[in-house]
Amino acid sequence: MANYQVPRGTQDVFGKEMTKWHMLEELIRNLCYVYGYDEIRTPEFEHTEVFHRENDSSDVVNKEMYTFMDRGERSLTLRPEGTAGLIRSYVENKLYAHPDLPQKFYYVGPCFRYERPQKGRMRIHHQFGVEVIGEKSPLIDAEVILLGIDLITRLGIQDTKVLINTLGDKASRLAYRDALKEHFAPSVHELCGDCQRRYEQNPLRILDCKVDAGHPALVSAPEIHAYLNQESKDYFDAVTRILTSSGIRVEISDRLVRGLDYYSHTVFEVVSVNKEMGSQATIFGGGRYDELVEYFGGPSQSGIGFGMGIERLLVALDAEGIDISDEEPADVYVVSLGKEMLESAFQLAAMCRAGGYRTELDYTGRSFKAQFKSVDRKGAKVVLMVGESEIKENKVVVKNIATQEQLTLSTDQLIHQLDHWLDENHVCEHGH
RNA sequence: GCGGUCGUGGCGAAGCUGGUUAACGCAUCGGAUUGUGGCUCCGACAUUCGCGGGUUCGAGCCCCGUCGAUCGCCCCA
Repeated sequence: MANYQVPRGTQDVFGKEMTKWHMLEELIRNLCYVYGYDEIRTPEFEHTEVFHRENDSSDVVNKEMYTFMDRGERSLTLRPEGTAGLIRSYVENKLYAHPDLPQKFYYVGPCFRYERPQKGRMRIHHQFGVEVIGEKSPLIDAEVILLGIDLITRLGIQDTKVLINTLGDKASRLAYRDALKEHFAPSVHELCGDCQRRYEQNPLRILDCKVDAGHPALVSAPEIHAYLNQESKDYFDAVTRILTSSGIRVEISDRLVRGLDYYSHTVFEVVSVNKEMGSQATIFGGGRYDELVEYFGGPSQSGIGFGMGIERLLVALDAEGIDISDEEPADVYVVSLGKEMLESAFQLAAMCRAGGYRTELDYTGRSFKAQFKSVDRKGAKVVLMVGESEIKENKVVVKNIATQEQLTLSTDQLIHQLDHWLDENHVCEHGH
């Protein structure tokens, strides 16, 4: 039996919902313009090894990728996240040699993960992401976080908290990792199956396990901050200091470690505390990575970025009762008085459109009443009416809906009258 | 990958222990009003209950499977 439903975890976007996406994308572009971040587009699929890097223990990379053989020759993967492909491109195009570092990028596009769908969690979701590569400074960490918060603030989202942590540099992280292994060694067999795996692969991840959250070994686990060297400590202090003085209230969360393995130093998550968000509450999250550029064959440069889920942002807006939809009303609706008038009406509509007016018309010769109902639904500001008598004299009846004013004009006066009535919404003035 | 709930016209939904015309509201279309909408009244609109199979004289209601949504876990954006 053929299945013509959308595949699980995917959706069609159209109508009112589409206008929200447009609104968001416009806001994103304006914001990135102001911050000086340039758009970059990388492929939706890459060679599998771009994402599946050695020693990576994350679920996203190991269990959730859409991987397929290209003509049986090479293994390709639909990108599960935005960073890896972007770094690959940064290195491949030798952007690390640019005189102005850091390079600042943003992207908006689909990501693919084989997951069990839920509200706010799709198999295809869209991320707005940002990456700043080539220079390392607490100012940059703060700027990236600020940019994300700026966006959700402009949208009016309020029920959020900013979680931040540091994983330190490589030396600190390794020292901490060893300490954790030692700490958990006696009790590892009491932990959940996932944690036993994490113990081997990435013991940091045991810390934010929900299953074992109450286990004495987790409660008494050593904290990263005790293992940070001075440089890592100073760096983190600077980041939080700058954010605080920028008016951002941050919550230091020493159990926050993030799901992708490449992070070092700053990691952060902005989560919604609105109950309607359910268990998919992270609006955006990211962190700094020190070794990724080098991993892809570039020089030793550091980068930082975040990914923000568009669908999740939309859920958050709904949860807070914020409606950003924006349905554009029609300027003109052409009503036909009888089926014989349809082609004349069509020509009039063409004139209006040539004049830059958003114009609708009836295509089927429905009843007068039905056409006027469409006028209301489309929100048309001006109605044109053509009937037999008008056609004979090359005239048209023009009605201004707001003022109820109605005139009979010759068709060559039409555009002039529309300009007079609709000037403020005119396409040529505002570029819609 | 695990567990729970759910799936009826474009939308929101009723449908009692299976019984035969699948309520109702909104929207749509037509008419009252043959060239002026938003109000009112009248009328029309589901060969069919996500899909497939089974039980039965009979299934939207029961059983099995399947697809999808949703909630929790896991994970993450």
